[in-house]
Amino acid sequence: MPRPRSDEKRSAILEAATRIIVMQGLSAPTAGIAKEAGVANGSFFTYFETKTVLFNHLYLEIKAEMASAILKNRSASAEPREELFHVWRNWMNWAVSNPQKRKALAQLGVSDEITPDTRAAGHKTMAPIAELLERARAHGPMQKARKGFVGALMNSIAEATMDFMTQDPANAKKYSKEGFDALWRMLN
Amino acid sequence: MPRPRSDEKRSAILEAATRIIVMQGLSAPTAGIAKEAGVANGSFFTYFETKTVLFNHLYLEIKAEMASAILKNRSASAEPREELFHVWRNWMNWAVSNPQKRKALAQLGVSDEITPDTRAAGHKTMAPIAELLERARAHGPMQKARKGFVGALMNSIAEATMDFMTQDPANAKKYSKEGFDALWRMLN
DNA sequence: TAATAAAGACTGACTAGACAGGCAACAACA
DNA sequence: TGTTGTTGCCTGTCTAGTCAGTCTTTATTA
Repeated sequence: MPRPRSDEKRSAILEAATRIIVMQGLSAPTAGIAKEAGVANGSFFTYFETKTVLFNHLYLEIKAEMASAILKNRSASAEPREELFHVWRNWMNWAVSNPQKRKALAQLGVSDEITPDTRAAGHKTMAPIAELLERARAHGPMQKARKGFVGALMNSIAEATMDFMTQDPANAKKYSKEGFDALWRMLN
Repeated sequence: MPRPRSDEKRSAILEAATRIIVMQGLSAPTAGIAKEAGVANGSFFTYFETKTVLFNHLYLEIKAEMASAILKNRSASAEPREELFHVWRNWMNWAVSNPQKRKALAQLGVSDEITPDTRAAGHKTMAPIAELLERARAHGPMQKARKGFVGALMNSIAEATMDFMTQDPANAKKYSKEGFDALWRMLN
C-alpha cells in the first residue's frame, strides 16, 4: 500500500495558517506557514495547490466549525426567545473560546481571494440559524423586512458583541446579555 | 521664489488611491496609483513618504469627511429621536452618495497598516455622534451599558444597513427606515 | 523687456529584496 | 526495484522606494 497522504499534515497546515494569519495577516509568506506546520516549504503545495486555495479551504472550515458549534444541543421544543438565546450563547462561547479562529475568519472574510462560490458555501452553513431567526421575528415589527437584512443585522450585533467580549473578558457575560437583550428588543 | 508644491496633485493621489483600492485592494502597486493620478512613479514619494503614510492619511481624510457629512445641518433643539434620526439620515445619504469612499474606508479599517494613533484620531472625529447617542439612550434599557459598546452596536447596525442600501438601491429608503427603527427599538 | 541664474518640484529608470510556485533529487515503503 | 510522498533549493516575477538629473517657474540684473 502507498503511504497515505497525511491528513494530519493537512490539518497541521490549516491550523498553522490560522495562527500565522492572526499574527502576520494574509500577506504572510507560505514559507512561514509551512514552517509553523512543521512541513517543508515545497510540501505546502502538495497539500494546497496555491495559497488562495488554502485560504478558501480555511475560510470554509472555520465557518463550518463555527456554525456547528452554534447549533449544538438545540432543544427543538423551546420558545423562540429561549431557542434564539441558546444559539446566541453557543455563538458567544465559541467566540470567546476561539479568538484566533474568529480573527482569522474576519481577515479572510474581507479578502478578495475568497471566491463567491466559497462565500456562498459558507453562507449555506449558517442557513439553519437564519431559519431560526425567521421564527423569532415572525410576530415582531420586522416581519416584513427582507430576510437577509434581518440576518445581517443580527450578525452585525453579534460581531460587535463578540468584539467587546474578547477585548474585555472580565465583563464578557455582561456584554453577552446586553447584546442579546438589544437584539431581542430590535426583533420585538 | 520656489514653485509651491501642488496640493492639487496631493489630492489627485488621494482620490486616485480611493479608486484603485476599490478596484484592486490595498495590495495595489503604488505605480498604479501614481499613474491613475497622472503623476510620475517616483513623484508618489514626494507627496507621501511611504505607501503606509498614504493609507493613514486617506483613512483619516475619508473618516473626517464622513463625520462632517453626518453632522451637517443639525438643529440643536430637537428631540433625541429626531436628532438621532437626522444624523442617521445624513449618514445613510453619505454612504449612498459615496460608495467608493465607504468601500475604501472599510478596506483601510481592517488593514494593520493603519496605526493606533490614526485610529484614535479617526475615532475622535466621531465623538460628537457618540455624545448624541448618549442622550438618545439616557432613559432606555441601555443606560447602564458601557458607552463604547452602545456606540459599537449603533455603528454595526448602520454598517449593515448601508451595505444593503448600496447593494439594493431600489429599496434604499426602506432599509434606512427599518434600520433606524431597529436601532431605536434597541435603545428604547 | 530680455537674458541669466537659482531653486526646488518633478521625473522615470533602476535596485534590492521578497515571495509564490516549480522541480530535480531523495527517502520510505511495497 | 518501482512507486509515491516529501524536501528545500532555485527562479521568474513583482514592487516599494531611490536618486541623479530635467524642467518649470520666479528672482535678478541690465
